[in-house]
Amino acid sequence: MDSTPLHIGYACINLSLQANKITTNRGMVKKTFTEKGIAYASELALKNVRDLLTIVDWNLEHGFQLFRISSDLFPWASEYRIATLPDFAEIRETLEEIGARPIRLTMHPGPFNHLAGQGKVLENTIKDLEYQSDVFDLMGLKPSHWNKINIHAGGTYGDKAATLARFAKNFSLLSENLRARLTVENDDRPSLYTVTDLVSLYEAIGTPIVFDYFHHSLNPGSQTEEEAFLTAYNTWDVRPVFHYSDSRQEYEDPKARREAHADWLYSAVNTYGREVDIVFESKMKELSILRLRGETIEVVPK
DNA sequence: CGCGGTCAAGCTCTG
DNA sequence: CAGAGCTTGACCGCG
Repeated sequence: MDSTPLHIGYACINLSLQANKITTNRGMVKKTFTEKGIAYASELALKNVRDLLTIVDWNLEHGFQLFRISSDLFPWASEYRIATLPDFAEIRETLEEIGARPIRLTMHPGPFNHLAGQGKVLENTIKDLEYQSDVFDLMGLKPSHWNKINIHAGGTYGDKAATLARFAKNFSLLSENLRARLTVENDDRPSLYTVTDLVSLYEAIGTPIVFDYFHHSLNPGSQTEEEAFLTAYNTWDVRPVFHYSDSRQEYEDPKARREAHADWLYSAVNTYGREVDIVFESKMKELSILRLRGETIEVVPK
């Protein structure tokens, strides 16, 4: 196992900086949004975006050239256009600065996105995904799978094939830039989508498959890890980003649900001699990777 | 200022 | 049949 991922990263939260209140997840409940409106949303978004720049720079200083950014940078983003925010000028400036950094940024919008959905569900999905793509546009990033916007296929509605066909049909409703960025990931439960299930989607609309090692182990379908890895690998037109985490049940708590991710990382990643970037989805975030490297870092507020 | 109840969205599974 | 969990806990009112 001599092949090291070229870029490694983690998802959304930097625990070292969060200890000093540097975070990109500021939001508000519905009541507050109703009371304070987009002025407050703008204020929170600007703070989130500024802290994202700090996190990106921390990452570069610590050898992380890949980072999944939060999909909650802009609270209640579905209710306004980013360009209408009072702090838009500063927000855009900061996003441009982030986009110019030598780091690969990705997104993983939430589980409410169902591109195969209908009516309101589909409407909300398109709105959310387009907003995420707008953020990458504002960063000045050329649309490609290098900066993936990754989602799951969603529910099955009792019929996987028909649902994937609807997903493919609705894909044509998306903007060109979003279509160029969208990827899909294999699911962790046997009722949902395996890598081979997603191949038909790739054949129909060219969306690369994000291989999640842990999900595959829980829902392998008919493929071995190597087969699924290579199947997914071959759907990419740039270096793939794959996801890795260890099982909480296996390594930390026998009573944990089988889908639960471990806090830390335990086993080595086999990339089968291929060049891939890896997002580690361990609960202890960057700390679990630093620990693997034999580095430690104090997480205490300054 | 720290604590705990509460929180947009959709689907699936668990208890 | 209500609630947890998902990708990632965080907000906010109360004492």
